[in-house]
Order: sequence, then C-alpha cells, then structure tokens
Amino acid sequence: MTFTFQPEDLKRDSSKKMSHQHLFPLAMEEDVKTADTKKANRALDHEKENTRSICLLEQKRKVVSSNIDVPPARKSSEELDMDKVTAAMVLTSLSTSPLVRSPPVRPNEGLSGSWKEGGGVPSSSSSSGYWSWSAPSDQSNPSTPSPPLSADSFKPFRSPAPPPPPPDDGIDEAEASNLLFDEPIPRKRKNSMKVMFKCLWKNCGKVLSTAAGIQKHIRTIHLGRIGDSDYSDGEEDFYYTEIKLNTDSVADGLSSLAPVSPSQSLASPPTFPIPDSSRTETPCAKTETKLMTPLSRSAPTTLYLVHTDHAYQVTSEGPPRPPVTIPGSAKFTPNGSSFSISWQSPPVTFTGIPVSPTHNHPVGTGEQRQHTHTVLSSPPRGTVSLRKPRGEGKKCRKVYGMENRDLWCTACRWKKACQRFTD
DNA sequence: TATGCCGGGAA
DNA sequence: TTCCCGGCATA
Repeated sequence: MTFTFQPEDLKRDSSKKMSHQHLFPLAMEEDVKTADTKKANRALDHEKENTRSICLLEQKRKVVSSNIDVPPARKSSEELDMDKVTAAMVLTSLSTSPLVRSPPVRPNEGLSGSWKEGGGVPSSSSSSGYWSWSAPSDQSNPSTPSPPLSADSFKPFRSPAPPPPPPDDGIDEAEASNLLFDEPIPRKRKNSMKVMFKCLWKNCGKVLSTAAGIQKHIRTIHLGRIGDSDYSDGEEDFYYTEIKLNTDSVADGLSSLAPVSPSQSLASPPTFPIPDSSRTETPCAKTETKLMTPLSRSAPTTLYLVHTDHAYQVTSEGPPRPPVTIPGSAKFTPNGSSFSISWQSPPVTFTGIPVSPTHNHPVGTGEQRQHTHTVLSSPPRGTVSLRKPRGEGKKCRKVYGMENRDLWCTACRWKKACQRFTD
C-alpha cells in the first residue's frame, strides 16, 4: 500500500476550496437537521425499546411452540445473514481502517470471526449485545483491527478459487461460508475435534463444553427457569447448537484473533445476532432490525458505528456521518491505494482509533448504546467537516476584547458560536 | 499564537 | 437549562 500520491498539494488545494464551497452549506443544513432529529430519535428509541421486547417475547414463543428445528435453521439463517453482516462489516472497515477497503474482506472475517468466537471467545460469537461483556479479549485490542483485516480481506478477493485463509473449525461454519461465498471449501478438520455447545440465544453466544451445561445455562439464563433448573422439557435444545472445534484450527484462530479480534469485536459479533433475530423472527425481524432487542441492538449499533463512528469528533450526532463515510468510500473505488486524497481527510483517519476502543466497552445494553453512540458518533465527525468554517466577521471577543467580556453575547461568553456577529 | 467554536461537564 | 471550559481547528 504505497500512496505515491502527492496528496499534500492536492489536499491543500482541494481542502481549502472544498471546505468552503461545499462543506459549508452542507454543514449548515446538517446542523439544523441534526438538532431536530436528535430529539425525535430519542423518542423513537423508547418506542423501539418497547417494540423490541414485545417482538422478542413473541419470537420466543414461536420458536418454542412451533417445532422448528432451530439449530439448523439458525445456522442457515446466520449464513444468509452473513451478507448483511458482511455489508455492515465492510462499512465498518471502511470507516475504521483506512487501509482496508476491500469489501470482500468482510466475508472472511465474519466467517473466521464466527468460528474464532466459538473457540476462543465463548460468548462473543452469536450474541451481539453480550459478546463484548464476556469477552475481555475484545477490549484488549481496540486499535489493532486494521492489520489483520487487510491481510485477510485481500486474499478472498484476489483469488476467487483458492481456499479461504482463515480456518474454520465448525463444519457448520465451513458450510456456511460456502453457501455464502460460493467458495469451494476444501478444508475439513482432520485433527482432533472438540465438541462444544454454543448458545444460540439471540444475544448470548455462550459456549460450554457440556450439553448439560449449556442446557442449564439456557434454562436458567434465558428461559428463566431458575427454580427447576434441573428439569428439562427439551426446550433448551432449540437454543443451543453443537459445534466442533478443531484443536489446530482453534490454535490458528486464536493466533489470528489476537490481532484481529479488535476489529472483529467491532464488526463480527454484531453480525451474528442480527441474523438470528431476523431469521427466526421473520415477522418482527424486519421491524426489529432497526428496533432490535438487546440482540438486534448490537447489529444496529454497529451500523451506527459504521456510519457515525468514524468521523473523529462527531460524538453525538447520528446524521452527520454520511459525509464522512460516503465521501471516503466513494473515492476509494478505483484501487485500494487511490483513496489518498479524500481519505486522508482528518476526520476519517482519526475515526477508527477512538471508535474501536469505546466500542468494545459499550457492549452493555441501553448504556452501550449511549456510549457507543457518543463514541461512535464522535468519529463520524462528519461533524468535523461540518464544523462551521471559522467566522470571518468580527466576533464579540474581537470587538469588545477580553476586558469587556460582559458585553459579549452569551454564546461568545460560553465559547459557543457567536450569535451577535453571525457571518 | 490568537481566535472561534464544539463537545461535555457541573451546578 | 445555564454556564463554563478543555481542546481542537483554523487563521
């Protein structure tokens, strides 16, 4: 990745002209819009919360009552959903790591991430919301995402036929990847296989080594059968799946995880949850995708991140993001390397860094959202770009001077945009 | 370096 | 909500 561009010159010229001519007008509009939308969004969030909970309950009933072979169905759904996930991941990657631009990468990541999660990070895999909690590893490497991604990402694209680099332990995983990507899946685990049981509950990705353990987990944690934890009517069977881990692959996965995990934590985990929720809960799913329950949340949040997060300073605003992501991505198109100009724009570069860390932490529930939001949004700083160009006219400070600060407009006193001498 | 202003925090 | 201020971006 060598940027042979003479971005410096181009940047300077373009940035100066661009910022004033294009950005300014947009920024003004954005500000107005964002202000209005924020309030509206908050209200909507509450409604969404309620809706989600309802949907979840309904879904749960459906799953239980109807004899749907959840395990298989889920897997397929996950696989199918991978596309969505992939898309989300791509967006994320674009925003997060400037270096990695190839969309295809995501797919692999998603796959690799899934198995990795299963092996290395128990809870993270399927549960969008909770994975962050349970997996300490996620937090550990917030910043590292890009390197691993880039490496993985290119492989798939360049070589259509060749086998995917990241090893998948679970047969399911491999199959899924095949289905999704139409890539031949040569690899099958020859080595010792370790059987694990993975909780398929929407937000939960818990992996236990024993069926009894996973059943108990589901019964107590998800089904709320605390009292009769030992009693099993078989319902739990629907909520967990058996996964086979190859020791070797696991090792590989772990190694790869170390670097990758950060990025994955951001993107991949959410992916899983989304698929599950959307798949199984068809009816609600669509509405949920945006409303989402704890599970679904993760997905949406990630998306937000993708859009918003990256501008480095845009903390609270959702809408502004577009500028950041869109511009950057748009220019990338030609080659991985060509992006230089737009790409280097300050907002983008920074975004990735701040975002990822915060990202990991948030994984909670409602709080997560806010945290992620703020953090995420901050990057989008599309705002940054949106930031009003410095006023040319004289401001209170200049007019009255520090001595007469009393005469300043309140905004100036508060270090806000001057209201008296607007440009 | 000075200035303008965003984002956040405290009261 | 008001007030302040840290810190960043720009001139």
